[in-house]
Amino acid sequence: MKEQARARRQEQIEAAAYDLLEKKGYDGTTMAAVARQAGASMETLYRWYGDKQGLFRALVTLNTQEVRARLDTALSGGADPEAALRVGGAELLAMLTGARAVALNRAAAADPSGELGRAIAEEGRDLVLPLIAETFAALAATGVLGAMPPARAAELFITLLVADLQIRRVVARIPAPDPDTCRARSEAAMDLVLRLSA
Amino acid sequence: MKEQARARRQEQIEAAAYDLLEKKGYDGTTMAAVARQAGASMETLYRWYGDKQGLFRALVTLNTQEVRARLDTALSGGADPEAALRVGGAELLAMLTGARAVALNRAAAADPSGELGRAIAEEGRDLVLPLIAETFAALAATGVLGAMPPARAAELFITLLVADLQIRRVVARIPAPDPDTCRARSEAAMDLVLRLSA
DNA sequence: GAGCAACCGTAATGATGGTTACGGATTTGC
DNA sequence: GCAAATCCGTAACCATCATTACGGTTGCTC
Repeated sequence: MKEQARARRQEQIEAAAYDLLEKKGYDGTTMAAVARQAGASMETLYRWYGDKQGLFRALVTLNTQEVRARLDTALSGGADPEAALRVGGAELLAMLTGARAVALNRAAAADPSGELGRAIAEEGRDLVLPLIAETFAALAATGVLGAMPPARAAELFITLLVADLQIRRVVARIPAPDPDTCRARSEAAMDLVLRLSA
Repeated sequence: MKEQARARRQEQIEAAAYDLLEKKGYDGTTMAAVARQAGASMETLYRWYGDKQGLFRALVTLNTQEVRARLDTALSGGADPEAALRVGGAELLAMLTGARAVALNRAAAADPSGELGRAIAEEGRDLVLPLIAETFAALAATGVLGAMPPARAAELFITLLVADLQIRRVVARIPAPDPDTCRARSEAAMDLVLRLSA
């Protein structure tokens, strides 16, 4: 099978898995349903992903890669670190509270092995926070942060930006914040960090 | 059956359910295992709780009641609202990140009906936040909050206190913060709220 | 074009678990 | 004390599902 053709097939399988995961949850998503919806066979699923957890482990990796790539793009987008953080923050919040991230978090919460959750943490927040901190370090070089260490500023920014929205999305099922809300939260978080730096 | 005897039996059943829930997750916790561990019969479980979800629904109600009662006690504990919030915040954080709350959040994340999550939200945060806001209103009467509305102060306090610890406990499996950490977070959250009010 | 690998559609295997049922023992209420 | 209700321990029922297997089809490589 050609590489591109295989990639396309995998996207179809992964889209079917996400669709079912969002609708039925982790335990309610069967390999048979994924195969049927993707027009793939069980044998292909098991050959490509190893087992059920392997399939969802792959989804985690893809999702966290995408989050990091989009955040990196947003943070690299301009010469002004503060503006980049405001844009990147909004982008990050939208991704963290999006349907796919929420579904994956629910899968991880339901996974008794803890493996999905470990992957989300190691490939997600653990790699995202340093990106934010680096951009705060660039901002610090302008003197705007005063005595506040960039790492502290980054933590504060994330706290104010995200707060407890993720758990409320995953458990309480609140709707995802709309783009205006994401922008407003990012602006407010940055404003508060700057005020606390003064 | 005497009321007290029944209450004692229910506590045994509920303790068994928590133990298994914390170890095996929601889907991994079977009614048969709960019955066996509690020394109860399946018929009793179904008679008393209706079905599996009913059992865990009852755990949610008991847990959120306890959280609210303990918080209420902590907030009512002194004449000084600021001191009460500092103590109450630490207490609240310890409860929200405790093993039982985390296990229930995982159960809710795994529950495809969404009912457990709804109950956690309605009986938890939705009732806790107003308690915090009332105490901030008492604090506002002293003039310390300046122009910041008490409801806004309460939201900020919870944001700074809890941040994303819950999702990280539920998904990433970070350890629960120890009592000193809970106190320190509560103190820092209050300090930051007061700084932002000035 | 031939041979082999991969994939599809389907069935089978073996295990699991929510829920109900039941005989016997225990408890409760009058 | 007795009848009824409740509870225990266990089995049964029925459905579900992860995973493997298999005959036939399709795709790839030489």
